Amino acid sequence: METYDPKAIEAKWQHVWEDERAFYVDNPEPGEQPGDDFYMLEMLPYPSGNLHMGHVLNYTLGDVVTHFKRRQGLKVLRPMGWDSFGLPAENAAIKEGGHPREITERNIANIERQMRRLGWAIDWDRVIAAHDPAYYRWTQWLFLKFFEKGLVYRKEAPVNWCPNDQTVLANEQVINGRCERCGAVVESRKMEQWFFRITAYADALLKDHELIDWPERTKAIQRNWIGRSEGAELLFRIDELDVDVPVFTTRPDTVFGATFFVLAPEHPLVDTLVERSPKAEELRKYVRTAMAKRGEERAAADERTGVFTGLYVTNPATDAPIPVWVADYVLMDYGTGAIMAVPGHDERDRQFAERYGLPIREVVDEDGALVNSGQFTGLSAEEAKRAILEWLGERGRGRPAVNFRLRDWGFSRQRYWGCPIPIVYCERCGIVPVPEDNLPVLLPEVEDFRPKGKPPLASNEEWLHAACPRCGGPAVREADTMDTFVDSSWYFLRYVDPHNDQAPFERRLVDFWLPVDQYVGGIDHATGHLLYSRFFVKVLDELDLVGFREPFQRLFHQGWVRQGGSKMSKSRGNVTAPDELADMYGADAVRLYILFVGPADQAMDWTEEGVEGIARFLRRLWRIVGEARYASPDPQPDPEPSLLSRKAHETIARVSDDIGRRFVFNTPIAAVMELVNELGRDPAAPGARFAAETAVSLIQPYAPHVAEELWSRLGHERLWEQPWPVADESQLERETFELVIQVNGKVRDRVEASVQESEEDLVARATASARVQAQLDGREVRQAIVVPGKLVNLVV
RNA sequence: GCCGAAGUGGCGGAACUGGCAGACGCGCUGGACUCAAAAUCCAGUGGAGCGAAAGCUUCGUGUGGGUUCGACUCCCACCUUCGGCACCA
Repeated sequence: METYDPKAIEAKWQHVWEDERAFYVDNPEPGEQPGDDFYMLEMLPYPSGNLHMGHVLNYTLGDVVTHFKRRQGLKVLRPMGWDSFGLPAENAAIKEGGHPREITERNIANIERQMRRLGWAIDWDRVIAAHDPAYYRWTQWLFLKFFEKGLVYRKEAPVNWCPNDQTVLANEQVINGRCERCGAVVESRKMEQWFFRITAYADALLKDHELIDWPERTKAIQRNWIGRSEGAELLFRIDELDVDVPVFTTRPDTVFGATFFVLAPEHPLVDTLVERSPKAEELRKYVRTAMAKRGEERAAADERTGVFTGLYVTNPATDAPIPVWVADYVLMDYGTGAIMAVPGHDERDRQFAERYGLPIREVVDEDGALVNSGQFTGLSAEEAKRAILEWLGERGRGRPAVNFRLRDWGFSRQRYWGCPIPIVYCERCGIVPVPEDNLPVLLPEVEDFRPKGKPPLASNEEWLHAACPRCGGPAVREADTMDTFVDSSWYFLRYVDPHNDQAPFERRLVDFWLPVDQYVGGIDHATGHLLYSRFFVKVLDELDLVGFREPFQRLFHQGWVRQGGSKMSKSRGNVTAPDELADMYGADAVRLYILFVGPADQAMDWTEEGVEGIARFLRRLWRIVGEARYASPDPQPDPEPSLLSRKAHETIARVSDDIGRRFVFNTPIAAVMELVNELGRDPAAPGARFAAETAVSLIQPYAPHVAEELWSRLGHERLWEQPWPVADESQLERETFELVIQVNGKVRDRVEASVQESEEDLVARATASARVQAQLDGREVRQAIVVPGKLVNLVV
């Protein structure tokens, strides 16, 4: 038998699969009912030019599931696409020259070649790319639908501004508060930005967690991010101005302890207060300084600062006047931008009160009972929350309220390489959406896409000026582009109908394939992509474009792959590209190893010794399966149960359960190794051929090339279409088992016992054991615990 | 501070519903093959102690308690590491 040559075998079968379109899947015929379909999806890659090990883990895992489900008879959709808009290509173009489109398309070609080298079962007819006008046309179309529904709006919001480069920076371009490129201190500047009204779905996003099978930690991260808190909105009156100022609090029980009142510097009332204040100059200065700071700077300040306005509000519980301060520890974008300060029971308020000599009043004692709280004194804090709120409600001074930490999603990017926003600004009509018929608004081919004080598209005069679709008058286009997370918030819907030029997708096809049955991707997207996509689907559901509320039924996060074992770092500068590794060890070895090294959802280390071990296993498999074939040329499996056939059936059961139910991918490889080890002890033993075929069949989802080659050498065809093997229950049953004998819970002996034996027999055998007798040492057995088929525990 | 996850040999890990701790692999040790090396194959490999040997004893899953005939697994407290949120009122 010739030696195992992974490179040749892998090229051979990749051609066969492509020629036979083995892993392309047809859309359902009209009327075809869902049920035997499976949508396997991994997060689409940003085409950076090279695959890294994280991709290899992600897509190999998806590949194993794809093969497994296909061979279980399901119709599996497993597409691939490119998240191809975004900063890196644009930055590379600025740095190295060239155009982001050229760079992106070159990268896509390269990464696709690397993907093909690893032999993943992908339907390449369904490829989509975010930067393709045929795709972003529908991103724009969806934007218009959201706009019509009032779920997209424009408001002034702070951006990161580099005063030196005269440009807006993305968050990831701000390093420790400084511009990544020039090092200048980044400022907060207000600009008009587009927002998705995701906060309108805050409750739905929380509640619908119960509909989906996601890791608890991911749901927890989203819960944290959404940050729902229940409390009350209370009204504090400023008589002089004849206004009621609402505050949000989670502690209405402490309202009797509110001894002062604080407004955020951005609070709309502050301007009026400044005019009235005897300390107008000081206030104005304070507000200006506070507003120039970025959020992190304000949070990082050592000392709480603020200025007294000279005005008073009325505490609705005590009716006492309390002073109004402006302080930057109160944030405008949480709650109402105003707080009742309770220094007795809030650490921040206490620090502030101590610094400025404000009164501190205790209203809840150590036992959690109210004190100094009028008729509520004596109640527990919990009781008081309800009672005080009810009382204030009757007086028109309060009501229950819920607050969220979640903010609306600002998606304007002052960048070139993104999806244009289909909006024009008309001198007469204002903000006008581009009509659907005029989509796509094409991203123009500009020469200079450097941001310089205004978004790059704003410099393209020819493109910028357009006729107003409504009145025909002069108008300018929106020059910001969309955040790339908009592109990826609906891509999973486009895969079902990627060439449709009449609609983003056909509802019938979405109904058939969606929701995604299994989604795989990094947990780093928990508060981004995974939240945005859920929001999008909820809106699309309400628009009747889809008929479900959650896009991803089951979710799995692959762990981080660290690469830097000692050998590797010395000899090859720490990182070897996956396609190089495939050339060195074979794609099958790389695929197997990345799943063998540990549980797929935990961090793992790639080591060269490890992949060498797997390559060794594959050579062993090759040799032993070859030996078994020569020893047992008859392709019919041996009819009689044997040690090997039992082991094979056990392995089928373990692997199927691990992949199918437990969703673990390392232990099935160990199980197949055990089978191969057993076979290797005597490749001519009865059942050897069946064991060999089983090992090959079970390893196919992981190592499809070598499995296919061995399968054909075993005289069969098209392993990728073979039904997944099913364990024969009768061969899993045992007539005898190893009875574990414990004395006081410690193992003292093991004897062969029959499954027929009664509990009394087993106890008798246990007691009869010489080793047990030595342990008993004449003591009396008080109790015997029998676990049938497993053990006897004698208690003395 | 709040929320979440995880701590098992020299290393990666296995042990799923409480029932033989360390599967499988790496590494290491010894042997075979070889002029030699690589590759390959065979055997051994948690610690300590006893034994000439077969083998036996004992300790052992972050720490301390608890529940149980029996705990890596369940409960309580704590320690450490990692991740998320964080002037969030």
